[in-house]
This record gives sequence, C-alpha cells and structure tokens, in this order.
Amino acid sequence: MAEYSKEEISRIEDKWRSAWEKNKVYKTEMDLSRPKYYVLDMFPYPSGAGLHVGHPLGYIASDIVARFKRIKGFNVLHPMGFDAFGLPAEQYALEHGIHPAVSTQQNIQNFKRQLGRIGFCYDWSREVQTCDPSYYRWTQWIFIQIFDSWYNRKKARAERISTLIAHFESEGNISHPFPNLKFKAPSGNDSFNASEWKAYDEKTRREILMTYRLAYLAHTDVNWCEALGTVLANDEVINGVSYRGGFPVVKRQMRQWSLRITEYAERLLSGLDQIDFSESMKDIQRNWIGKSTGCLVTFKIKGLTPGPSPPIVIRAGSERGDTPDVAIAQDFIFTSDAKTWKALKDSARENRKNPTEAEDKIWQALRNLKLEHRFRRQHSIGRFIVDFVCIEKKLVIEIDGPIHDLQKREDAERTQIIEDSGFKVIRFSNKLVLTRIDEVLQKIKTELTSPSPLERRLGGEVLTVFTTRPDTIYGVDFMVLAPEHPLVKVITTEAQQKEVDDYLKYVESRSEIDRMAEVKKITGCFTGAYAINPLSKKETPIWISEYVLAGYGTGAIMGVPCGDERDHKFAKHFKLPITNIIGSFYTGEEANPSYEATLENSGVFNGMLMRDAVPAIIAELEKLGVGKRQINYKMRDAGWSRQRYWGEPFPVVFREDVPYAMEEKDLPLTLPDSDNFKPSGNGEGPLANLTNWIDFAPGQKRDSNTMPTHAGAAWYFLRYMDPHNQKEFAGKKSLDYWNQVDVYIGGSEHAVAHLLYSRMWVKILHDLGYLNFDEPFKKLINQGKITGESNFVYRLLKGTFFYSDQDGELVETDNFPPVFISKNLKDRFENGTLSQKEAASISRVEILLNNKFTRVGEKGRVDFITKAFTPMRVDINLVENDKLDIERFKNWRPDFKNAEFIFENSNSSAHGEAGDYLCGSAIEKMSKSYSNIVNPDDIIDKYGADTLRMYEMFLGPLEQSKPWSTNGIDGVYKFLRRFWNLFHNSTGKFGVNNEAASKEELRALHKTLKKIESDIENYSFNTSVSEFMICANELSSLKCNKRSILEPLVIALSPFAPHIAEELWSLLGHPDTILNAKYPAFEEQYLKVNSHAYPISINGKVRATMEFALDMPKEDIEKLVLASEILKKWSEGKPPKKVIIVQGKIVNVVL
RNA sequence: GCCAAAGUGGCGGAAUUGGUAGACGCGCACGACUCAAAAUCGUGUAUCCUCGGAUGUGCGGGUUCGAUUCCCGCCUUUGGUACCA
Repeated sequence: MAEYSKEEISRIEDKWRSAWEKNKVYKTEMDLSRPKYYVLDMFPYPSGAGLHVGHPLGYIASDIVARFKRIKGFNVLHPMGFDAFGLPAEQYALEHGIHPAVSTQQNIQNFKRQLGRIGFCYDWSREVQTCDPSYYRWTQWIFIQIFDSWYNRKKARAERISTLIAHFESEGNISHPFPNLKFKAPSGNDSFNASEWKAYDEKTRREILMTYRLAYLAHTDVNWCEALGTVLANDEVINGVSYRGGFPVVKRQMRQWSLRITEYAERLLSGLDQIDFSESMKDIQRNWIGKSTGCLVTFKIKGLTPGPSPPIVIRAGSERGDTPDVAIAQDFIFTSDAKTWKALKDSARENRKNPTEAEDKIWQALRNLKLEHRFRRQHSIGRFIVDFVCIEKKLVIEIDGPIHDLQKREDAERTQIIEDSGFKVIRFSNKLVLTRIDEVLQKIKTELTSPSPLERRLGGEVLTVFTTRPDTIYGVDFMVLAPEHPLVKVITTEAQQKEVDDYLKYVESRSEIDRMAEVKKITGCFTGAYAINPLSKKETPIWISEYVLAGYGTGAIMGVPCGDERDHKFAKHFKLPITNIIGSFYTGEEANPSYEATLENSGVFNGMLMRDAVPAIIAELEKLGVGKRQINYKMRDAGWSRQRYWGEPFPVVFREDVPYAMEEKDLPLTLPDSDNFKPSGNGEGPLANLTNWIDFAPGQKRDSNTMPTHAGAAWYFLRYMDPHNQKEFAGKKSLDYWNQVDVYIGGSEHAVAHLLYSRMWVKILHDLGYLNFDEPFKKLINQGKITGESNFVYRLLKGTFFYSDQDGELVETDNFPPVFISKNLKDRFENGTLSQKEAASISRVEILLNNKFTRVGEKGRVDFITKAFTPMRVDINLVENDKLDIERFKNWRPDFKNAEFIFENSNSSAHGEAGDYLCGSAIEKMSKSYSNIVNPDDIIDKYGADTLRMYEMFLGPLEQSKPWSTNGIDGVYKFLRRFWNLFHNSTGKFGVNNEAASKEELRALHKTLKKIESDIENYSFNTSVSEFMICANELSSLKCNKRSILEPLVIALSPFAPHIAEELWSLLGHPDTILNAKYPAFEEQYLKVNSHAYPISINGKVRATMEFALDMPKEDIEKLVLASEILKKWSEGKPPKKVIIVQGKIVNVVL
C-alpha cells in the first residue's frame, strides 16, 4: 500500500542505501575472467563549504556509466577519494587556528555523508586520501624515481640515472649533451670527456647529474609578495598583484624543485592522437605545449672598433650579494665599488704580507718573466679578493689551496661571478704550482697572448635568432634582443651606452603590472651595433626591446616588418626603413604574414612561393653552416616546490647542500605536526620554522618546501587499483588488469596542469617499466560547470550620511545603522528617474533616521547626498523570488540587526509597514564566498536522490555549462511517480500481470532499450531521461502493467534511478540486487514498421503526408503521388519537372 | 589580438552521412475532479494573418529538388591564451 510520496521515497532510499552498504554490493575485485571497465571521477578537494549541486553533475554521469557497464557484464572499477592536501585548509588554519589535518578530516566526513545520500556505487574500500602518509609515501616514492631518472633523447624515453653515469664513464657527455645549453662543464666547455668525468669529485658529479634529472633542483622564479612576506602560487596572482589584498608581486629567484616536463613535450603532443579527448581540450593542451617548427639563423656582428678595450667598473652588487652589475666606463679603473674596496683593503694587504708558498712562487716567477702586462696580487674584484689579476687582459689567476677543495661549489660560483664581469679565470692547484711551475707559466703566457674575453666575444661571437619564417630572411630590416640578452653588454657602442643603460633601467623599473597593462606599448633602444644578414649580406641595426622575451627561443629575433605585425609596429614607431619582399601583399599599412606571396627582393629566391621558400632557405642556411632546423616549445618545466605546510614533504636529504634521495625503507617522510603555519618571512615555507625537523641530524638538512597538490593527483588513479598495497604503489597484476582509465569525467579547468602532469607521470612510470600503458586516460569527458544565482542587496555607502549642524554645515557621521535600498528603486535613484512618490518614500526614511538618530545638540538633518550604493551579496536562502526575507536578514549578521530598508513598493511606508525588498541577481560560479550555494541535501530532502540524479541529467547536455535552477524538477519527479504507478493500481497496491505483451507495448519497450543504450554510449543523458518519459507516457496510455514489459524497463532505469529501481525489482520478486541483473537486449524485430508516412513536399514545401509500404518501389510511389489529390491541388496544372523520392524518408515534387 | 566552442519558442533543451524544425520537460491557458484549494488527469501552446496561407533555427550571401545541418563573409556570447618570433 504505497504511494510514491515524500515519506515513501525517503523510506525506500534509506532502506536500499543501508542494504547496499551492508551487503557490500559495490566491493570490486579483480576478475580475470571478465572484461574490466574503469570509470573515474576527478576526485574532489574537500572544501569546508561542502558539496553543492554542481559537484554531483559529473559524478552522476559517471555513476550511470558505471552501473550501466556493470549490468552489461563488465567488471567495473568505480572508486572515489579526496585530493586532500592544499592551500585552503592551510589558510583556514591560519585564520581559525584549526589544524589542516583536523579540518580536512571533518570536510571529508561531510563530503562522504553528502555523496552517500546520492546513491553512488563507489567502492569505498578503495578510497584514497592524498594527505594520508600511507598514500603520500608512494607519491614520495614516485618522486624519487623521477629524481633518479633522466631523459634519453636518443631513445625518447626516461631511463635510470645509472645508465647516464655509464655513458659518462665511457665517453663523457658527448652523445648526451646538457639538456639545457646554458649548462657548461666545469672546464667551461659544452662537454666533458670520460677522463674529466672520472676526475670530478662527488659534488661536481652530482651537480652535473642534476642538470639531467627529470626532477631537479635549480634557481627558478617565484611570485614573491613583499607585503605578505610570502610566495604566492600563480593562481593567487591576478594581473601582477596578489589575489588577497592586491599587493604588488615581483619575480624572485629561489632554489626549487622542477619537473623536466619539457622533455616530454613531443610525446605529450603526439599522445593526444591516441586518446579520446574533446578537440577543444586537445587544442588547449597543444596550445600550452606550443610547438613551433622553424630554424636557428646566425648573424655575424659587424666588428666594432671601440679603440682600447674599455675598463670595467664593478659595483659590489645588491645587498643580497648576487651578481654584481657590470658597466663599461670611460676613464678609470675600478674593480670594486668604493665601499667594498675599503672593506676588503685590509684583508688584501694581510694576504699580500702572508702569501702561501705557491702564491709566492708564482708571483716571483711572473716578475721574472718581465711580461708586457702588469699583474696585481690580492686584488679585490667585486666582493672577492683574487690571487692575481691582469687588468688590461682581464685575466685572473687563482690558486686552489687545501681550503678550496672543501668549497668547490663556492669557488665555481665565485668564478662565474667574476667571469660575468668580463674576466677570464684560470685556476691552478697548489700542488701543480709547486711541482710543475713551467707548465703553469706556459699556460699563463698562452692566455695573455690570446684575445681577452671581451675581444673574443666581439670578434667571434654571433647573434643567433630563432624564426619560424626563414623564408622572410631577405626582409630583415633590424634585429631585436631581449633586454636581458647577454650580448647587450658586449655589443653596445660607446655612443649608445647611455641610452641603453637608461632603457635597461626603465625595463627593470617596470613591474609585472605595468607590463600587463601596456602589453602593446612599443619601447626599445638601438645598441649601435649591426648584424650582417648571412644571405643578403645586408647590415641591419641591432635593437633591444622588451617585446622580445629572454626565455623563448634564443632571446633574439630578426625583425621582418613587412611580414610580422609586431615587427611592423616597431619599425613604424622607430621610423626604420621597411623592405618589401612580398610585392602587392604588403600595402605599407600593415604587415602580411601570408605564406602565399611570391618572393621579391630576395636574391636567388625571387619568384618563389613563400611556402616553398621555407624549406629551400633552411637548406641554403644549413649548407652555408649558418642555420639549423629547430623545434621550440612554449611549455616550461613545472615548478614543483611550494612554500607551504600542507603538502607532501620532499623525500630528500641535503648533505653539504647536495640533495640525496631518501632510502625507500625510510619512507614516508611524514609531515611534522605543527601549529605554526605562518610563512617564514624569508621566502621559505612554514617548515623552515621547524628547525628540529629541518636540521634533523648533524650535517643533514631537509627541504623546507612541500609538493604542489598536483603531486598527489598525478597518480591517484593508479593507487585505486591496489590501494592497500604496502610494498608497491600498486601491484603489477592490478596495474595490468585495470590498466587505463576507460572514461574519466571532470571539469575542463584541469585541462593543462592536472592532465599534463598525470600524463607525464604515467609516461615516466611506463618508461621505467612499471606500467604497460603510457597514457592514463583513454577517454575524457568534461562536464560543464553549474553556475549559481547570487542575490544582492544594495547598501548605502558608508560615509554618505550627513547631517547639518547648528550652523547649517554638513557633517559626516557614521552613527547610523546600515540602510538598504530595493533593487529597482536603486536603479531609478541612480539614473534619476524616481517618481514623486518614490522620492517621498526616500525622504520619509531620511526623516525617520533624522528623528531616530539625531542626538541632543546635533540639531541635524539626514540627507542622502550621494547616489552611491554598494551591492552586497546576500545568502540566497534568505531570498525567494527576488524578495528578501527581512526578519531573517536582520538576524543573518549582527550588524544588520537595526538595518533600515527602503522598500520597492512606494505606497507603503518606508518603515514598519509591509513592503517588498527586491534583491538584484547575477549568475556566478557557486561558491561559499558568494553565499549562493545550493546544497544537494535540500533537494534530496524534498524530492529524493533519484529525482536529483535524473534532474541533473535532464538539465541539458553534460558538457554544457548552465545555471542551476529548480524550474522543471517537478517534471522529473512526476515522471518517477508515473513510472511507479505503472506497477501499482489506483489504490496504490503493487501488482503486475503476466499476460503477453502487445505489439505496441513491445515496440515502446524496445525503442527505449535501444535509445538508452546508445545514449549512454554517447553520454547523452538528457535525451535518455526524455526517452524514459516518452516510454512511461506511452505505457500509461496503453495502461500497460505487464511484467514482460516493466521488468526489463526497471533494469534499464536502474543506472539512472537506482533506489526506485531496486525497490521495484524487489517487489517484482527478485531476492538479488538489480546490480546483478543483465541489461535486456533490444530486438530489432519489434521496432520494424512496414509503412512510412511520407511527407509530400512540393517545391520543397511539405504539403501533406501519404502512407506507403516501406518496400514499395519508387516508381509506384511516384505514380501514386502524381495521381493524388494533393498534387492536383498544388500543381495548378503545371507539369512536374522532377520527382525526388528518398525511400523511407520523403517525396519532393519539383514543378 | 590569436585559438576553440556555441547562438533554435516565454524558459531548459531535441533533431545534424542534408530529408516533416521545436521531441521531452518547465511555464502559461482552458477543461475535468472538488463546496473550494492543492494534488492529479485531459486539451492547447513558435510568430504573423484577410484563417486560404505566409514567415521562422544570430545576421547577410551561396551550393542544393530540399539547409538548424555544407561553403563564404559578418555579429554576439562563453572558455583558453597573452608580445612565444
């Protein structure tokens, strides 16, 4: 005796949820005898705001797929977990003093409770939480594997670092040059050989290996916010200022971990062809990877004749003590600034008095040689004192004593800094000087006779650019360097020095905000130098400009104004001549980047189509040895350090500043418990505050950073396969069986970061032999975002209350309660179209406030003298149909207790009497901070989980974003009731009969079975809900309550509305759960019709329909149509010109 | 700016190897039941109209017997990206 009422729904749903849990129906085991199917949701970050109706959209869809695949006979893996490390919990801890571990667990419990109510078929025994040490133990383990790997470009795969060491030992790095050309061998060369490698000490070797590791430590930019004293994540920086507070953010270098994802650029790109992601998703990733094919072209720099090589002035560098600035000055020699010079003077003198044996030996030898260049000893350069220096030849000689051996690293740094100032540094060991002084002197002589570094650069150095348009090389009118380009220091002429200095200063002064605000602003400066075009031999001026980025390509470009818009603007702005190589394609007004033009003014390439000239010119450049085919990627390596507490600690130990991976047996490195989450203030993470943890053993240090939340999310789908494994991140058998995720459903906001990192980690694990697949996700579906409707009240701006005092002066006061004005009234007030009545209503409030708040001695008057109102979001639960619930609003926040309102309805009194306060509204994303969250619990309380599930699907196509609205939820609710009623008689008693089904009934059933199946395969759930409705409507009108029809239908409905389906299934007499039923096969025979109502169109307009048998030949149809009354009526006697008959579709007669 | 997706009744949306545009639902209107209301059930519901018809899928063209669907050119919205040579 049951009606599908609210009480009954809640009884049924509760009953089955607990039965499912009790019987562990969702527990999944490996079963090699059955095909597997892996359905995955993007696991949520458990926020304090709880689940809103947007979250379940994707989860419902995946749940339908999982349940459908199960009744189709697959062994379905459908797990859920939590992405539980992250910033919000840490910020919450800072604000409320609740430990992230505690708030995270609370939030997870709440999420699980909410998810539980919707009836998902998750196997919770496989739950993972990224913040659980038993999970992040393996995140750390994988990190170590990545750290212990390098990318073998020859084989295009990751390998163990041991294989790299083997290469180094047998042949140095000749076959596997440094991944980044910036790196040099300790000798200063681009490569080293096997014997050099063998001679390096442990630290040097480790430093070299670091430049190859797939997880590596290097100095990289962070977003430093001085005002907040902390480092910010990229998404906490908006337009160059901090997301909170709007403080300026600058780039600052810090030593951090990065993942060398750039090595995988090509495979991440080509892998897209094998996976089923939407085209737009692939485009976003392709865009991000940003591959461009082109070539490097080297231009000779026209020799400069600046007279004697200019002396060098070194300023001691900034307080932080990094690289000193270098400038070329006119007259005097100064190798430190005055202050540093002074500071170092005494110790230099001291050193000169007490030379080491080796130093003394060299000094005497140098004097005896009577060289034409003078050496100085113990001379300060920048902030260093060097052993010997020849200023004229910019040569520094350093003797490595026993102390030097202990500080190789510092020495290398020091050498670098000194060399950056234009000196060449040569080092000799103490031992060498003492035993083989001749050899040493010979080396010094050779150095003195060879050109100085500056001369060397000027004479031999070339300017290399990257271009995707080598075909335009004859159109190069100028070259542009990034301001940071190292050549700038070298090539600038005396005449241009000041201008260049000023420009560099300007660029430096420009903050991120300025640059972002004025992206298209054209600035630049001529260096005075010229480059020689390798093909046309033309000399073109070399400029610097901030529109050229140091970090991409070579940091230099060739300017082709007729073919590139930016180059064109640059040329116009600085009035540079423009060479036209594309004839009429260039109008003089704007650049034309076409490939279709025929080349002119291009020497031997004249007359060639640009498209064809690209390879031809590359070939020519390669032949001349001045060009090389090159592929560039926009993508950068992924910064992997976060200066945060609530994340995975890096499983490394620093000894003498060299990082070593922790041993596997020592994992996990657990996050130390602490209540101090404040940033350390010096740019390091909060862990830096825990010195006991950082300096855990003598001579050993830990990393104060933690990993980003991407780390835990990069592999969680693998852990689900074998979540309790204590020995491995997942067992090989499980990995092989469950394999790739068959369908992954989640939001498109993870298009780049999460999906790229997951793909990269899987590729690495694959390369290292742990996985037999190298793409994690076979198919990706992006569910649309569900946006919410926020409501606004309009508060009179603070500080806009005035009263006039005794002397009639207006005095500002804040002595008044908040006043809110109704939406439409506010609009009219703002644009000055208030009616008289409304104006009166407002002045009534003024009078009222006047009476209420004017104090003794404040003989004043309240005036609204501005029209400024602040929109303020109000909790949507206080608003219904735009009307604000005044009483609840007053209790909402304490400071609104005494709020005053100016109501919409001007007829009613402003205060105390009835009137409506109307709120404004806007569609925004659902967020706690917008107070516009719609909680699925409320919907379930009202309609039940089945209705919620079907309604969310009915809302529209899964992938489409849409605003939440409950309009129409009744339709779904009514459908379920109607469906229920098919199984019950008018008194609510359950009963089906066993009569044979009619043709119509069978047709209705099988049409639905077919449509549901194909809709689920196409992720078109909104249309499947429609189909169920149509079917229920048809069966209702057929008054069908036959078991043979209804039973299969319940199975088909069960993925969508599992609770009602399970109840009906049980009422139908099945003791086992419907989850173990089989999806009924549809049979084509029931769908067959033998005739079709052909629409008869005349001249393309449908005029009538005629019923013909489907197998009627065209000729017969034509005859019948031509003879019909319809045609007679419409042809008006005109003879038919042509008759088109599409069998089973349409007839069209052309007159 | 560039790249991508999308524009269909009052609303959510359906239909694309080119073949009856508006399925299904909401809303609305009318009717049945009821003393009444709710619930439920039934009927109708793109627009215009001289009631025969005409128009209609963002706008303007084109291809076709036939275009929401294909092609060209615009407009608008949303997402991605931001001087990437």
